[in-house]
Amino acid sequence: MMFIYETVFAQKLTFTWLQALKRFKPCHINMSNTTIKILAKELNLSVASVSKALRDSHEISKETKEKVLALARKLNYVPNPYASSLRKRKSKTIAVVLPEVADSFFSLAINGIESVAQDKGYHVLIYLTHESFAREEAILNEFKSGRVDGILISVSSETNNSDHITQVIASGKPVVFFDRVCDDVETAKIITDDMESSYKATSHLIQNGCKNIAYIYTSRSLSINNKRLEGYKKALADHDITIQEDLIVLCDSNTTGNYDIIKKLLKKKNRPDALIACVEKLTTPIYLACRDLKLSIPGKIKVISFTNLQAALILSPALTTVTQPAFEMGKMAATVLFKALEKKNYSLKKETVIIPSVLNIRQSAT
Amino acid sequence: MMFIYETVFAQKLTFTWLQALKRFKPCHINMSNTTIKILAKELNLSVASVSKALRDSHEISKETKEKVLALARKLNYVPNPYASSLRKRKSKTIAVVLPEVADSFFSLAINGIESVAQDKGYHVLIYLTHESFAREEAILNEFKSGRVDGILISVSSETNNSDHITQVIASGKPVVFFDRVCDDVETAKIITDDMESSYKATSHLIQNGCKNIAYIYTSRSLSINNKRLEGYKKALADHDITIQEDLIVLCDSNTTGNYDIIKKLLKKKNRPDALIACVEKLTTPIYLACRDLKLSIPGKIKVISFTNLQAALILSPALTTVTQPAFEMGKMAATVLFKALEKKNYSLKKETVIIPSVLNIRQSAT
DNA sequence: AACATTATGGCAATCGTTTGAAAGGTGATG
DNA sequence: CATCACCTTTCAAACGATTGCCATAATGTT
Repeated sequence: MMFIYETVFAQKLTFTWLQALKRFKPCHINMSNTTIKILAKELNLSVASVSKALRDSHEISKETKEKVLALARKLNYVPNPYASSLRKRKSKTIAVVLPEVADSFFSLAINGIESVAQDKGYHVLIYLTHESFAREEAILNEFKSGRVDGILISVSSETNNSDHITQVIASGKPVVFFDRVCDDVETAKIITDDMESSYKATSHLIQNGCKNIAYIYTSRSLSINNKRLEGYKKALADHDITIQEDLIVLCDSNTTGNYDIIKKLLKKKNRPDALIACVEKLTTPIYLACRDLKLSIPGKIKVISFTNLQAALILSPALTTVTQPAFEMGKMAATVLFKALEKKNYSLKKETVIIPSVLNIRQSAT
Repeated sequence: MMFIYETVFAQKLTFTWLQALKRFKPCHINMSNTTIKILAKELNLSVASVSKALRDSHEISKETKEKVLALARKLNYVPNPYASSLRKRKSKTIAVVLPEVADSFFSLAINGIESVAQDKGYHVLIYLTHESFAREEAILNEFKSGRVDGILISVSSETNNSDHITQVIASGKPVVFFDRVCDDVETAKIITDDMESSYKATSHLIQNGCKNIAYIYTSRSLSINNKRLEGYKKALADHDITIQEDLIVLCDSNTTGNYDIIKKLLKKKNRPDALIACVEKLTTPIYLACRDLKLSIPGKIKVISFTNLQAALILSPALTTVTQPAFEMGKMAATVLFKALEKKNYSLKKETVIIPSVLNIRQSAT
């Protein structure tokens, strides 16, 4: 859909110069920020003493601490983070590397991550790969410098080599994967039970009489896709249904062509009687294609989608979903990362957390 | 819906310790990052020369530049950003302050912002206020330190005082508002035509025979809400419909109670024949309440919502939306901010950009 | 040949904060 | 009175990169 906005608004951009209505409030015009040096001079103390006072060191007497604190508050002193990052070799910053935030999964995950980070007094840098491996490499490469203390990452759909990640780990920065992981990298992974939930979803369809179940996905290399596919295949096998490779369909990762691909699938001679969509963004084209082909859901065809869309409830018919614990996964990923950052010799190598997804059975697959 | 996940997964959290399957790849274990100093020693040059070579200064000969570049590449040198930020008093970082990312508007906006920032070689720090004024203040206060070069902000719904923002501006950091602005702060604002689009939406309902149009919103203090409300009122007035204050309903900003509030509204003696939802998250409770009360949309009641949900197309019935140019607004906000960062004495005071929203008329309001 | 100019690279200070070591002061103890 | 312990504060060297100015050599100009 995005391309619609882009073209529409490229033409419609309107610039308006509004009248200045109110006067500008002066309020403490201190372009030159107050530094520790200024505090020191003002108080006839050394910078060292001021610094120690601010960090509540035992070396400084209670009275001077109070004087320092008072002036700092008065002058609204905010320490320069880069000076202290440089000296302490700690940035109090983490990076979150994502393919995109269009998806409601990642939106919720960011909320989870940010809430933990804010608690811990950490800052969050966000980077989007736009599903490009080259960008992911470039972004990760920057992290060797010390800009961040640790990294949370959900890899791009193009990623099938993990050297850029192992290099960052080797440079001493903890990395935690969430959702989209690299199996061959030994570090913490926060995932959901993709195989099992896909198995459950498929089994549910089979129990409701489906035999021609199609599986639609968007990336061959993502391990989560493969696990979901595995669950799908296993469910079919366990119910003695032969796997039809032509019902396993690869879509674009850029929305545009998916409607056509799905439509084509639905016009096959062995038309599927159920669809499992492995990612959220396939939901809309599926519903549209079914509507346009006058295939009633769930009558002619049943649908299950992996999605966190709240609106699943109010679709027509209500969508059966596999809902990932997005917020929790983000929160857990951040929590595990902070454990590694706070304990000295904490190893992430064998830490994997699996948070189960939930199959919400609704009308679309009943 | 979120609370459901929270309680479910709190109990279901499962920890699994996976077997280590593959050996760890060594690949350049250089815990101590290569610095300019190391390059200098290796090449028998001074740090100054190396620095200048890397920045392609005319003071350095072509040959030495090449030698330096070669070694830097070989040792995978990445400059320490904090050292150079400290020295240059530039962080190459911007902050994005948002109420939340649950909303699809903000997700798209982040995409827009990030794409521009990545182009310009800037880094993006993200902060969520969770609609709390106190957090917004605390976050903004930190920016006086030089952590970021500029700020993009969409204020919290609690914000009705803007001192924290003018203070940051006074400290020399450019600020650009987008979507949710503070009218009384003189700086760039990227907004959409809230009044006009609300006017259009309301007029559309009136033209389709509605007379009892309810307006549902979530915050009294947000200027965008007030502009939308104004458009609504103006449309009613222009069509000689008296404004009924009890049809202007304030909802929670935390999803939970909204279903009940809407249900109550729909059970009034003077039941509205149309609803305008001023924010995306009200869509689900509206549809659910209508369904549960057996009020057919658009037969008994018509619905229009301000939303960027792609799924609006496949709701039952398809939802009429006022769609904001989210991606474009994010992009524009970032673009304007970078103009201020790159030109020396560029004033943002009178810069306001209005990008129009689009009324997508669909079944729910026909 | 004397002087001016250009090309190249080094010196040292700087950004603001932190921190180990040293210095100054007090009081107590042998 | 000397010694020790302790409390408080200052000194100075980092952290890594940048940059104005200076030094040297090489080249050009008269």
